[in-house]
Amino acid sequence: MPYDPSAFPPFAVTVDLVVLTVRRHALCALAVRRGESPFQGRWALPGGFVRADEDLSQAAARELAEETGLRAHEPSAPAQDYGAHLEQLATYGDPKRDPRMRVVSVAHLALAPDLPAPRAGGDASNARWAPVEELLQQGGYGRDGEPVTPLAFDHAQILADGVERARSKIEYSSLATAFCPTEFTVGELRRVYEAVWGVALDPRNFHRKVTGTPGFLVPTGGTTTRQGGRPAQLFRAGGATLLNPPMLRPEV
Amino acid sequence: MPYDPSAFPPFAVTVDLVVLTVRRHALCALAVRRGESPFQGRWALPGGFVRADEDLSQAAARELAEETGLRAHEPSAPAQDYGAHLEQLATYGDPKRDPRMRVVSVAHLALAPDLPAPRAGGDASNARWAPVEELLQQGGYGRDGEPVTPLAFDHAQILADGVERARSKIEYSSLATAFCPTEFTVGELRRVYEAVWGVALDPRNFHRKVTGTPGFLVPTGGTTTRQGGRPAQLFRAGGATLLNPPMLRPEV
DNA sequence: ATCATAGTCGTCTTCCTGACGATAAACACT
DNA sequence: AGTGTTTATCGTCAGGAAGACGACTATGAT
Repeated sequence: MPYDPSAFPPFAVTVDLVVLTVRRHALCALAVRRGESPFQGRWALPGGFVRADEDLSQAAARELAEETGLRAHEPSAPAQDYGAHLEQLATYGDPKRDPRMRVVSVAHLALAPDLPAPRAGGDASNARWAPVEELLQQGGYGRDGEPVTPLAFDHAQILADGVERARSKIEYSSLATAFCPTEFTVGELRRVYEAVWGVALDPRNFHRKVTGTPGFLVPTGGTTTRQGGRPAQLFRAGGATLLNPPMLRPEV
Repeated sequence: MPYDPSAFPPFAVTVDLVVLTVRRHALCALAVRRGESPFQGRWALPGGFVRADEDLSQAAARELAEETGLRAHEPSAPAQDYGAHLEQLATYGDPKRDPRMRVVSVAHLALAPDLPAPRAGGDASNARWAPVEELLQQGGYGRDGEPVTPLAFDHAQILADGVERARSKIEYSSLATAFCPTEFTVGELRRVYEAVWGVALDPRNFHRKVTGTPGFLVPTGGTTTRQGGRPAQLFRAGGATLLNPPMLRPEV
């Protein structure tokens, strides 16, 4: 049977990105301001159309680089290339999610260390890191006094799913190190967990756990006092990607 | 800016289904024989085009019903409607995954109790339950002596991802009960875990674990001897969906 | 010198698991 | 009826991991 284009309806396929980082003890996501209708002027997740010859992960990596300059760092990559962790999150295809046309969006989740100010096509005022609570809250006012508007399209749902993925995934994997620079201390890693989960962890038990898990952390020999207090050992992420037993998220 | 169809390439969007069940102590997946080119005559996962007015989960539920007669039972559903668990798995969009055109497939994972013989458009010879090891193995001969051919398209990868999702998800959720009939015994549930993980579990420790986890199992009061031996209590799945602490998969 | 801050090492109790003994209640034989 | 087989269920014990928390160390700030 020959190829019959009338046998299926045409779709537009996009990738949307949930780019998370930890800034000032808060889990933040990258948001860009929409320049076009619909939702003109509203904040949205970065994203764009998948090109005709591109794989989905390639499209996501390209968008990530365009928005942040980060090189993607997929699970199968050779590792320790400076860049962000990138993985597919979920796909959203409600027929009414975009009023213009039928769009299916393959959302991806990126985890990045704290970065310099974002750029969106070179225009800084149209991109920002915002705490996820602020982006997800309904109404009210943000910390800068600006009224909070919900994210465009179904991006609040996508962001919520991405945050939940990140929260659960750092439990049983070493992914929390993706939020840290190449070299980091146990305390810095602990603050990542605290920011992502929104809880306080016992520094002593956390230290015992992460240093006692083989392959999680590799000491580099150096120390730093950049957090103040007693000098802390510096570590690099070890080869282990699965944590067993997992880091336990405290009950709420 | 008006809607400009030339701004993006058109895609076909399909759903493919990884339907898993446990039959005769083995984890099995539903496979259908392709009637058309490409891969004519080869086994593939069931699936089809998403319709113009359909959400992705609706399309997956429709395909599932067409292939198996099962009603889908999404995580948010009112529960205890007889049917299968259905969730989105991942999306596959390699530009070359279908030689005819650009197809993005949103794979879904369905978990079903042991069913009567499958039907594929009413034609039984074109659908079957096959052990996942057989569908995933490269070359050789199946248990019926027929030579093993790889699944069509990238369906081997999709199936492998679905199996891995199921294997990991029954660790920390009560999803294993989706493989059981409405009422089941602890031993039957244990055989599900053993089949999915491919390991042997200690019946006494398993019994302690599942009966000791609040909300996992609800006794119905009845007993059965359908497995032989001493009569076993019958249970129904409880309301708890998250297992904490999780069921531990033995190291390999 | 004193204090505040962070990091690191120990201790103790509690909970969970894995290994495994023992008993119970059915069925299939002889 | 008795014996063996199968499956279910209860109990015990040792080892490991985690939560709570005391104590000490090494820096910079005042």
